[in-house]
Amino acid sequence: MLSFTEENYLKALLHLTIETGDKEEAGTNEIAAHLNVKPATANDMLKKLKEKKLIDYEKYGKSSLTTSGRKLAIEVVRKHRLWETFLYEKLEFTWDEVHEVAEQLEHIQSSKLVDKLDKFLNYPVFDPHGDAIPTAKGEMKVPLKKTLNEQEIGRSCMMIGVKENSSSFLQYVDKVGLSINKKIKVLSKQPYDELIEIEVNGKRFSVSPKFAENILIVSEDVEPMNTKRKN
Amino acid sequence: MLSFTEENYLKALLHLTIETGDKEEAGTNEIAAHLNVKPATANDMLKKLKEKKLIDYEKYGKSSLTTSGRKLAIEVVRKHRLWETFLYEKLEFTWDEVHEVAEQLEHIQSSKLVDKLDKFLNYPVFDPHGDAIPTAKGEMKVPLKKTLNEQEIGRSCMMIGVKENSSSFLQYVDKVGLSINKKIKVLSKQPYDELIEIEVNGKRFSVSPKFAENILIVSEDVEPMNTKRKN
DNA sequence: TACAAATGTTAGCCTACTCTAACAAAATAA
DNA sequence: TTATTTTGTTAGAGTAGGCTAACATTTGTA
Repeated sequence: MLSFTEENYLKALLHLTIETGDKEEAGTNEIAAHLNVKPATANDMLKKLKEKKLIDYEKYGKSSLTTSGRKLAIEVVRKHRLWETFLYEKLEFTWDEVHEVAEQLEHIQSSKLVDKLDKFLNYPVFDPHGDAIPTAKGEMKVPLKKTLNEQEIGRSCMMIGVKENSSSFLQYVDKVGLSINKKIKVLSKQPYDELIEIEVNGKRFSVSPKFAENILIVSEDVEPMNTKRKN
Repeated sequence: MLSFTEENYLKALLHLTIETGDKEEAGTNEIAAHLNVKPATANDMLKKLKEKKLIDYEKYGKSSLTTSGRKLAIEVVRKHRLWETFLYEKLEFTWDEVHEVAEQLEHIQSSKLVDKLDKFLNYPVFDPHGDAIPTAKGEMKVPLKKTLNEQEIGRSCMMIGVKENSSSFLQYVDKVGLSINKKIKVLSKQPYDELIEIEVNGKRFSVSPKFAENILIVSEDVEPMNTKRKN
């Protein structure tokens, strides 16, 4: 059983490498900065995690997750993003409020809880920030995130989040029947005023470029994250 | 901001005094036993909590919650019971599984979360064990818990829990339209076979004494817990 | 290539929470 | 009312996680 702190180090390493950094390993200072602790502190923990075979680390070298370390880190990320989705979809938190609370909730230990929550939320694929939620098996899609105005004409996509939080915008989103994980088809763009015609739930709407810029979407062409690593 | 440990000590003191113990104060050994720590450990923490003015404690004396300590303890209990209700009602945990997970969830810090959760659950009054959930203001009803077969004829009550978990029983409960926080009226009892006629959702059913024994109810005559204390 | 800057490590110390062992006070029973 | 048991306290030590200050190694550049 890992402590909250240990889980946070694994998660940091995941974020700094495969997930956002797109590289294999991270340095001690980098990890320390990400967790808001001093390098000396991180150094101690890295030695401890190496001892537990959760990371690969050599003195004066960079650190990377082992297979078992990565598995645990992905589980924490899964919990984090499921909780964010819960807070957003069920408890009406705004997307900028969910992270802080999910930072706490992600450490609750109960595999039954995670699976039940996943089911309750109807197995969501993206969280309110548009980040992919790993499955129970630890698989995680890397979405090609873009905004609705960047989507090509004639293609379908899925709404995964918003970039604005004003109530007027949110009410508009609601009015056209849009919400997270909803499918959108881009039908056409008016050359004259750049209005975008979309189809949601079988209904057609015209939206402005300003509106479309604030809708985060993902195209269907996604690839599994795990294939990016070898070991 | 209190640590998990400090919160647990306050909660223990609440349980051992006003709530279940129905007395004003608890001894060091008693508190230590309740928290599965050694008396020496509890002693240190009691001194620390006294320092923070959360408990009244004198060397070789008993301990009790101050007004502010009690307020914090009740807040923790509120969170615990709301989470239990969530797990039971929304995630389909059984009533004997909820406690362990709620022990972790009760320490999540976010007043917004608690209030939103309360609203999401439609302001429940009792948790799946039939224990009262304190309100946001810290008020807590002390119910007169009994089983359905103990309820007088002609009177109404509210289901607050069950005493059995077999699927056949639970399916039966479901079939008559019963669930937690549902109102039940006891219409009559057959002298011959002791069958109890009840009304739920405007529909009438006859249930056996065996069934009724396993339904926890609360009569309407409840009194606020806080009136039990002076300071 | 040599040296300065950046990066990483070690040693020593701190706080929170836990323990055991020894001791002190209070409560109870003879 | 004294002796014994129960209850509570203190001292000293350990683990986890954090810090600063000093030192070591690598990296990058003049």
